[in-house]
Amino acid sequence: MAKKGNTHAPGTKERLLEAAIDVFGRHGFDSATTRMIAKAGNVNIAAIPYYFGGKGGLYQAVITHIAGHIKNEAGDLLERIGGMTFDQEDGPQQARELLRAVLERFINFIAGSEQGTRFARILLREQMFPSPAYDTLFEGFLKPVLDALSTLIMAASGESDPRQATFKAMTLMGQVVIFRVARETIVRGLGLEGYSPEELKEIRRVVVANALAITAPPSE
Amino acid sequence: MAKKGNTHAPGTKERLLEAAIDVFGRHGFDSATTRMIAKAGNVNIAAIPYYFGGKGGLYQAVITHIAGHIKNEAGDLLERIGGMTFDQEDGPQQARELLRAVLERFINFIAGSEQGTRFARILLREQMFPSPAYDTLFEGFLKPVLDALSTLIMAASGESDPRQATFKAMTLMGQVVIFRVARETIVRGLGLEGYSPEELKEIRRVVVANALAITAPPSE
DNA sequence: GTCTATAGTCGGATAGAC
DNA sequence: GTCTATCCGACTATAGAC
Repeated sequence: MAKKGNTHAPGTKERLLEAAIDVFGRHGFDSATTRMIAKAGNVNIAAIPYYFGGKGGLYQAVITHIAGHIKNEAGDLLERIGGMTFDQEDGPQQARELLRAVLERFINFIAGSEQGTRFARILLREQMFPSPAYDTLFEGFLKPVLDALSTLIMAASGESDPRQATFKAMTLMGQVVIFRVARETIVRGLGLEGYSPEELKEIRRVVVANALAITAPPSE
Repeated sequence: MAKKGNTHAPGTKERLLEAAIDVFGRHGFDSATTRMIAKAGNVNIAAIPYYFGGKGGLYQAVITHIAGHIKNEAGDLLERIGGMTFDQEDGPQQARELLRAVLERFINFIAGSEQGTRFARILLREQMFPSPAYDTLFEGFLKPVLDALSTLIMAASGESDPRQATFKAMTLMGQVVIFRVARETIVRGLGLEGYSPEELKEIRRVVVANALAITAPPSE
């Protein structure tokens, strides 16, 4: 590595992108102003049209960045799941183990990491109010994740209808996502200060236990 | 009923409120403009400062309206749950039945009604990005709903830790809410046109089945 | 109560110096 | 590449006619 490693000081373009992830996530595309973003990234406003062609181009760059990053992080696991057949005797058990792994990773990312929190704000906005950039996210990883979860659910529970499996997969996603969406309500309802490592552990435990209960094979 | 019933033609103030629910929900407080709202409600812009003191007052009125409406719809059920002890032999069974009722109502409202959809957009924004108006929602019904669900879960499953019950309650909320938040992803993933009555029925079935699996009492 | 006109502020983008 | 200055459009709110 002659060039710098992961922690190189970000140049103007990188600082803009980082700032944009934060500001677009907090305010949404329309309310976010190029002035806010420029200030947050400590760059001149004119750098936005210069590097990204304008506010819209910067947003698209943010989406591409997020999709690329997540594919990078989770792509291997998703491909592994897609390539499995679960046709051995311990297939259901394998599927349940993978389900646990996926859910725990997902919870840690979305509720337990700063970067996941920032990404989630953008992703949730695109879920609720899709922009033209939504396609990038759907094809890039929303669809793959949904398919992988459905596969695991079918393998674990014996459910054979892919449509039912997809609905079940969504309920699993929902159980994770709610801890990001309704963070304020949870925190306030329980009198917390935020999610401590202990609370994160409890969340993982509850969600995984639920997932196992939900995918219990029909008693034969 | 000397006065008009439920379907009276709305006056300027009512039309503004209805339009505001829609526009604030779709765009958020900052991005929503008084011009949009006035146009959507077919009233003059100046009516907003006149009737509500300004954009902020109109938003607060929207929040109060939503909180009042939901309390009106669900208050009786919540109070009934709060007043029950579930100490008879069939307490767990009672709790499970109520859980089913609450979840089905909630799903129909949030995923199956136009009004619920409009309300949900505002509510979800307040969940993710609480404004000063969030307090009204939290005290008005978020806390009561969370408490009621926790009560039902404890009664149904034998869980005795209120904190665990609250986490479980959130996972139930999440399973419902995801069908609103990620509607686009679900619809696109399954190649649907939207939620038909049949799909709504499937959603209710899956979520209720999950809830029963999750609250199954420990095998004694 | 409802309207028009307008004041005053802030938005994104650009031109052009350096 | 980075800056300042500026254009022009859109915003909320108000004043005042009717």
